[in-house]
Amino acid sequence: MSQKSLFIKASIEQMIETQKLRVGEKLPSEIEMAKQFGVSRETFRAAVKLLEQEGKLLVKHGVGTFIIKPLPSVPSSLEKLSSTGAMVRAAGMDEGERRDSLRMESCADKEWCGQLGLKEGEKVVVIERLRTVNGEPAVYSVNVMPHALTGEAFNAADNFSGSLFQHLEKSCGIYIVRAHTEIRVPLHIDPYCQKLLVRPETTVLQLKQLHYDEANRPVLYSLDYMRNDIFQFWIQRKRE
Amino acid sequence: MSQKSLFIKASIEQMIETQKLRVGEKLPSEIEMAKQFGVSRETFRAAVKLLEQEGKLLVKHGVGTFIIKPLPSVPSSLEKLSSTGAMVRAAGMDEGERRDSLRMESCADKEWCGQLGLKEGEKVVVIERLRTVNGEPAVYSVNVMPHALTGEAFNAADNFSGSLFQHLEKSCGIYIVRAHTEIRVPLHIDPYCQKLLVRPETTVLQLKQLHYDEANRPVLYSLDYMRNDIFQFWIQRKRE
DNA sequence: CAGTGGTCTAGACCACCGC
DNA sequence: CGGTGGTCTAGACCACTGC
Repeated sequence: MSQKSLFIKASIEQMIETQKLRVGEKLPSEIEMAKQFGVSRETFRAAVKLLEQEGKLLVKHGVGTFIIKPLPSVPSSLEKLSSTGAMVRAAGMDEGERRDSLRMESCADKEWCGQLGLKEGEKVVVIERLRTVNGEPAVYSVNVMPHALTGEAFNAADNFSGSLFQHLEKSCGIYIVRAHTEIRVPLHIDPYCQKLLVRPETTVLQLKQLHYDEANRPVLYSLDYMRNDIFQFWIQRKRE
Repeated sequence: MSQKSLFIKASIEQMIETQKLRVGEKLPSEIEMAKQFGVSRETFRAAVKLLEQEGKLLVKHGVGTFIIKPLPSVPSSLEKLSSTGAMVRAAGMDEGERRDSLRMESCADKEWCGQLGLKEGEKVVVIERLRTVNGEPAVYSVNVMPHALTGEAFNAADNFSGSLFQHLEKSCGIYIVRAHTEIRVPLHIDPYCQKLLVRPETTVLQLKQLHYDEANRPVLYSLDYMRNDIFQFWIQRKRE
């Protein structure tokens, strides 16, 4: 039966798409709908709650539940955490990666030391990558991970070239589920930024991210410089 | 009794803060906890679900529920929709507003026409505002609303100077609950951007926002240029 | 296997809205 | 007032994990 409430949610979504339910209409009462679907009222409500959060239904206490106009769909949203490579592909780009360097450092003084909760001298793995799109530089990334976590999973010998996220999962059993991200506009004189300023209409945005695993352990610090003439950055903001 | 589940949520949060529950510990089983709180299991679970979403608990199916290290708290997050004025105050700034203009226009050809779902020629109210912080320009905003929605609520005669959001609620009964926001880095030659480039270390970020009411009607289009040396922009990204 | 969380149920009572 | 959604309950059964 796999998730009655999800099945109901999908059913309602489909009814909206096929206009069996029209924008502005009021749904029958929850008791009625639950009966129609042959489920309990709470189960039906679980589906409604999800649809309400997605902005597809408007629930008015004491009045009813209404179908509202779907928001225009929008290119993938920043709140959904994905690897930088996935963002490139989501933008419909052919990725031609070029890894610039992989090195080991002793953590000292850098911002990422504190962010990753490391003491001076602890070792970190640093990967710098330049990604190109149609032969032009498009993204420059610096990724820093504590060596204590990764072990030897990132030996230079490895033919590692894919998603950092996947590699962390497979080789280290580390699942990144969350990131705190600061969105910044770098100065033009920033050397990383300059690598991307290849056209007059190019501007560059910087994502400064600290990634956490399921238990909120900081696992990966990353700095991404992304060309804004290639990538779009959307978020959905909600009033609490 | 006002929300048993919320009371339980707050109780657990407090127990974590006061170290009655410690990071890494496993909670007693749901049945046990529900008994302790004198509520049903579902009610207790509702509280747990909220805390899980906030990243304060880790629930492992078949294993147990664990207290995890709280994420470092972070300046207010972009996903929480607030008015620009509120963002200024949240940044701990004294706001010295200066309204530059309020005018009526016939909608033609501009980007906001399409965004607000207007036809050519329909009237819009346009408010441009410069906000200063410590005497320096900090934010430049352009706000566009369909005149059909606002009516005469924005007559130039009004001594309107506060939050646009509040004014829309009180005078027009319009509640903004959501916004689709594009985050952009403007070109240096953008005239609005230039108004803010008063220091060598200043960079400027642009928020291009379409605000919706409860029924997903586009209500307000806004363009905000914000100095990144004054404001920080954070989001929390989650993997789905 | 025993113990955990995940889902669902039938029914109760309350809070809100419009008439 | 009647009808709506909001919350809670006691209990059932299932799915997953670790021993």
